Amino acid sequence: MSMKPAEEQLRLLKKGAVEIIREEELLAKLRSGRSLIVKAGFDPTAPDLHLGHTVLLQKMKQFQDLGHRAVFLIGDFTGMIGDPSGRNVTRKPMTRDEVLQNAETYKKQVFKILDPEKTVIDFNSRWLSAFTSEDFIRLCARYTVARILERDDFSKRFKSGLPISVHELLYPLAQGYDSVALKADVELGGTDQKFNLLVGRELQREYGQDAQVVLTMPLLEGLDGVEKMSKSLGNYVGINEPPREIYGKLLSITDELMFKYYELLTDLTLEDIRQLRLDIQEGRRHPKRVKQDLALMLTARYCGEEAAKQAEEEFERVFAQKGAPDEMTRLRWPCQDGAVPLIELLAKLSITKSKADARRTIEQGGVSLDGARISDPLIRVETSSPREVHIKVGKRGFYIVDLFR
RNA sequence: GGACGGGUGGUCGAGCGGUCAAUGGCACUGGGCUGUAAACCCAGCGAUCUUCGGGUCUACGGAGGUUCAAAUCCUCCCCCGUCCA
Repeated sequence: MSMKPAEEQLRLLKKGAVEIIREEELLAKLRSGRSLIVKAGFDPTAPDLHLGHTVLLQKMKQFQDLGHRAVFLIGDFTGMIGDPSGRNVTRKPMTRDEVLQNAETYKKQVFKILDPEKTVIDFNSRWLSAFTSEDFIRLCARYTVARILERDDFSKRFKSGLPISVHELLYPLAQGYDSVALKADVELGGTDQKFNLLVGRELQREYGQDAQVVLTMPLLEGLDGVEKMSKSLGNYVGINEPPREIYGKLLSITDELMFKYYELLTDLTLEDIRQLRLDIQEGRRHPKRVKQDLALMLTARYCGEEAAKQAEEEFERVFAQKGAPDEMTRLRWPCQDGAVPLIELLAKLSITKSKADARRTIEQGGVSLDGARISDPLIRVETSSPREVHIKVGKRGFYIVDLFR
């Protein structure tokens, strides 16, 4: 396979990257004509890839397309520490089975983007678990506390008197060692990973290797538009989600965020995006339509054109025309003489958190029964004969309760 | 080991003997407006029972104690931070 000229490769790789440390080194590596080892690490605990991950994965794919090799590294060992984001405590180690299972889940999703032929999935427990205490001490001896404390969140916490556990300090070292173990040429990460990635460089030098090039990508804000996208914050769009979810979630983001998503998730150029913005401002395009195009594009990427179109149709039907979705959650409730209070039905079927919650929601007009909004919290549902009852709770809760005998 | 400060609901943060299920902000939920956007407005935001007036139970790091009454006072313990050793 013939590779593109190094300069051309560099130009492509720079697109979207926040920082490349250092660019000259990357160019030199590209010029060598070797197939480079490109590493990125992932958390083993949340094997659900979301759009935030895809920013990185797309970049990885780009490396692959240019003839390089990707290492998708699952940080099952470092996962025990948990990247010190402030309030993390040591997580309990996962069992071998859990790790492998999560890895399987990852694989299914990763290859929606990456080229399986050019991807190695690895685990850092492979070398880090094998570390002896002596190995660890030797590793620690190669770095200083002062340098570790340079890391932004450490120094902030240190200054403001918040706790920092010793093991947290080890995290960057462990992650950095991964690069040594893999002889990585390039490591990709979000901008928040910069420090860790740089430690990798230092350690590689310490171990007599050529230092990896660090390439950072912007962090994608989650649906809230504030925090970075993450599963634990619940502000994410998973690439494995059903089309209607992906579509719906994307359509609920703010207009401002939509431009960011265009920028980080689509192939549109900055110029294209500026034009979109202008068109909206000047009334040539409706912001909803532009957002729909975004949602359509991304849904299609992970679920296919057809499914994306269907998702859009369903969305319009349900929310614009107040219709019913294609699929509703089906629940069952036994028939009995008389009637059951709606509140009890909602709570027992876990449609609402509790009876109190059910009552509140009804009082505020959030519940419809067979299409009619309920205002009386004491209302009862007739249960003496089998039938289907349609219940809507809030904007998105659609249920069919099957009264069975 | 010593001195001092601190641990309150999803979160930040008030309260420092009764009127405290605990002010307020944020987050979140329901409704209104709309484009399931933002902004904005209204309401809610421990559970449970209710004749819808209210009642009961559980909660302020943990365990005891003082008191008619404790998130608030006392004792011991646990945890965090700062300074000293």
